[in-house]
Amino acid sequence: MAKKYWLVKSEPTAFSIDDLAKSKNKTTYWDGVRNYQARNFMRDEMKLGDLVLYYHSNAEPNAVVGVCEIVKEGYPDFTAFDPDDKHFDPKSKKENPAWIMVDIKLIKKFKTPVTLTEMKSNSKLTEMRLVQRGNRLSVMPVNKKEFDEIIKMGGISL
DNA sequence: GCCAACGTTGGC
DNA sequence: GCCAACGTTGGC
Repeated sequence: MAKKYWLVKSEPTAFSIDDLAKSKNKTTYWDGVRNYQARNFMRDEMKLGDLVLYYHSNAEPNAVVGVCEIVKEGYPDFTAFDPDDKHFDPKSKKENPAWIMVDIKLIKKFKTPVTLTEMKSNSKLTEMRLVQRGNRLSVMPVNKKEFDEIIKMGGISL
């Protein structure tokens, strides 16, 4: 099975790439996704070893800031079961979980963040959902060409 | 802080 | 099943 490529968004005030870097094993569970399309990607298509671009939204600047790897495939998002958690969803039952998460591990931070502006002005990246208007998907697929281009812009190699 | 775009909800 | 109203996302 060929490796796939993804992009996930996070608001750095909620959980930044530096928070991830400080986490145990540089790994975290990607909880709180409450969108069906994004959930389906995590449940059905994300596989161990897939690579993930880490994007800061609502940030200064908005940018891809690093690369992660899937280290655990889709499993129930337990924060949906906890009434005290801000991601609580009473519709999600333990015997039939509505929401799914994966674990991601930081591989490398970019040497230079790749800003949204730069991606918008790169003719190789015009097809990316991220640069299209009105896009609100927090987990989205990226093709290999786009992935490689962004890695290059970020000044790292894997 | 504003507002456009989008997803979800609920009345019919 | 339609669609208006509402809440949220996210760029600017």
